[in-house]
Amino acid sequence: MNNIIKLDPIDLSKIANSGQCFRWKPLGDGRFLIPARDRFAVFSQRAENEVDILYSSIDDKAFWEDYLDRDFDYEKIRKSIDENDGFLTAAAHAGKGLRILRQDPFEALISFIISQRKNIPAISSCVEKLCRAAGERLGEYEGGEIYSFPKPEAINEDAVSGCGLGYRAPYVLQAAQTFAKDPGLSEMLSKLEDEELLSALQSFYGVGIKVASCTALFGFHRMNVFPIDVWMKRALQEHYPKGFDMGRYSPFNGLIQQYIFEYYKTLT
DNA sequence: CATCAGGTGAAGT
DNA sequence: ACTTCACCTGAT
Repeated sequence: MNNIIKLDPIDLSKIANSGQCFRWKPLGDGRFLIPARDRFAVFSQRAENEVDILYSSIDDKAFWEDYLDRDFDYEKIRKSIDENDGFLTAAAHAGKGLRILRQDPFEALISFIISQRKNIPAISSCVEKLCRAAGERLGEYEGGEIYSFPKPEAINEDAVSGCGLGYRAPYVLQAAQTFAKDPGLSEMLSKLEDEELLSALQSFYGVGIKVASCTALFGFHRMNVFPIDVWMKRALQEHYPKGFDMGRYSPFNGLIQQYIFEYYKTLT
């Protein structure tokens, strides 16, 4: 009983496929291997509002509750959706159990820099290679070794070569060097207002509005930031040709974006 | 084997 | 300000 986390609601498989994280590994039987910061865990889905920690490399349930964003009331947002907006109502229904994880900001930044012009399998493969090249070994599970996401100072040319980053390699190196030089940078960024944070992130070489937005939403948990990629562009054009009203769901536009994004992908 | 993928910065209008 | 283009590599 001690290892059960109740959240209303949570769906591991939807989170795994949501494109906010690239290192969750399905193990079958509804189980997922989940690395986060300096540790990893194996979770399984028990019910629509219950997950079970089957294994945790560090015994710390509170850490995982925080990581899974325990304190945010997702039902409240879903219930506030305009009933006359059939598309969004359907999208939010389909997205039941989706949660915005509390991931490490640096990992999010580097991962989304890598993501540009890549599909999800390619992104996962690059990130995994980077972790193996420069991360710390955290342990093993069912024969597979698990590594942490590298600290900024561990990312150098040597580590990056061989990760298949292509033209993104200098972007990753430069961001890592900036973080390595200034250990308080994440904390400083986390204190900025949304717009300032987006500008600060875009000042990194190779980071434009899309990568900055994803980093703000998924790395800094800025629930009002609304990333627009090619998929979202298509979804908005198709379903909101007159424009999407960002005022209606502020300050939770980012979550609304996730519902639309996920749902639209399943339709195509 | 060819095409394309969850973008960006630089160069061109 | 807006449009076009090259960019590296792996997946399909």
